[in-house]
Amino acid sequence: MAKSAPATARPTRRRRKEARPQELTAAALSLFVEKGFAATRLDEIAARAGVSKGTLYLYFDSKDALFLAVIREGVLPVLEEGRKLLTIYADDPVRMLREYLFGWWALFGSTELGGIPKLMTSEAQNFPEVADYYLKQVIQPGKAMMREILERGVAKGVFRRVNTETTTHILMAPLLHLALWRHSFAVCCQVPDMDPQLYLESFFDLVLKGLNPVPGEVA
Amino acid sequence: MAKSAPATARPTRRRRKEARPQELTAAALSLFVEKGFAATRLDEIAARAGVSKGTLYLYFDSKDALFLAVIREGVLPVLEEGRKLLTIYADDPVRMLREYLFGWWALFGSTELGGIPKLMTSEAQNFPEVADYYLKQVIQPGKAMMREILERGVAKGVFRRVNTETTTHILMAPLLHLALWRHSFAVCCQVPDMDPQLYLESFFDLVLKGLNPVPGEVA
DNA sequence: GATAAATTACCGACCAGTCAGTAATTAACA
DNA sequence: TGTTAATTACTGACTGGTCGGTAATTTATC
Repeated sequence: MAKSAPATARPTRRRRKEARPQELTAAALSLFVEKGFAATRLDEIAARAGVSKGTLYLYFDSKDALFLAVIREGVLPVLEEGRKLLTIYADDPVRMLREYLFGWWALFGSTELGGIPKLMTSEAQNFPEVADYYLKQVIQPGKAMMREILERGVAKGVFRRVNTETTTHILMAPLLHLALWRHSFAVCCQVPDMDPQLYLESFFDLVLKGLNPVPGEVA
Repeated sequence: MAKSAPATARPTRRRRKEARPQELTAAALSLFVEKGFAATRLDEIAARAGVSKGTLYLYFDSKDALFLAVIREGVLPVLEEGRKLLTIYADDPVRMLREYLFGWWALFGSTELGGIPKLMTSEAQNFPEVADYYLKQVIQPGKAMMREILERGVAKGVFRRVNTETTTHILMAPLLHLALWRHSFAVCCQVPDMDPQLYLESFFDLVLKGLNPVPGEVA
């Protein structure tokens, strides 16, 4: 029985019921993002999580259920974090907008979770119920927060009046684009270089000037 | 020669060697965009093109080869069109930028080809050589054109000085976002409504003001 | 030893790719 | 202009491998 087992490492199989689901969804997320849902094998996911395929079925009923769990788990903590943000700089819409955009990148886009937009975009049509969940729990609240920020800015006279419905989308687009880019072309082709901080600063700079209601004044 | 309309459904099989590849790549594009590459069955593609799977293999060596052909065919005509655009308003960067952004949407984003960004983003990591082709043939030329426009605008004093490297990306993001949106959430969830023209106008408006070098003057 | 956690061996559906055969078209000959 | 032979576009049943899912078994822990 003392096959392999090189003294140092303990490859003995451990029973850790509590940690498994987390580890499995984390492994699944990274593989789904990397290869897509359909092209990802359950054996791979299990292997990356350090268990066998059978174990996976102790915690999830099916591949589809695993997908749902991946999205749910990946999104819930960010939702919490997001809600807090809105209250902090309530009297400074410019600062609020900056915190929102940079915070999105720092807490979501740049992390492991930054692959979710790619995954969700790719699979929305194949999983309409998950897409619906994501839309209602993530996108719409996010848009509502952005709209709130814009309206406060307009009310305080620091932003000019814009179409909030379209502008909320437009302001999220460059962030999403950065996240998508990092999980597609940036990985496979050696793209010159794309510094996120520089990108975000350029973007925020453009937006602030674009929203400036008093053209003589610089934000 | 008396072919055309098969009165009351003549399911007689026709031989149309010349039209097949086109029809097959068109069917493949729509299905790849809809369901993803891995989840699309060759039988489905063949059926949508009105032929059998065997016929597909008369024109394409493999599923992978079909994918390459889909991207290649989908992109080539737009490349042509794109090159022309640059020369027309050479002395009016604002107009040039407007034509570029609105033209992209009219000639590419809003058409059948508008699904390619979603497809290419999803599959870039699975098809690095196709991604490389797309990057070099489409993205980089597109960025170069955008940079050219920005630099001319700066030179003429109608745009303020910006970081062109990041700004080219930033200015394409809302267009790409719109195209991705239309092929993901817009299809499966009944999203309120998102008028492309309104979206584009809002976006262009924001950008123009954001690039304005003379804050007193309105573009 | 009892129980739960994890693994391994296995199944059956599915699907990319093949190929022997069929139907449409053209050429050959009258 | 028929009739037939040769060619070629096209078909669909088949297959070998793959993979989601399950059942039997082994291993850990108390």
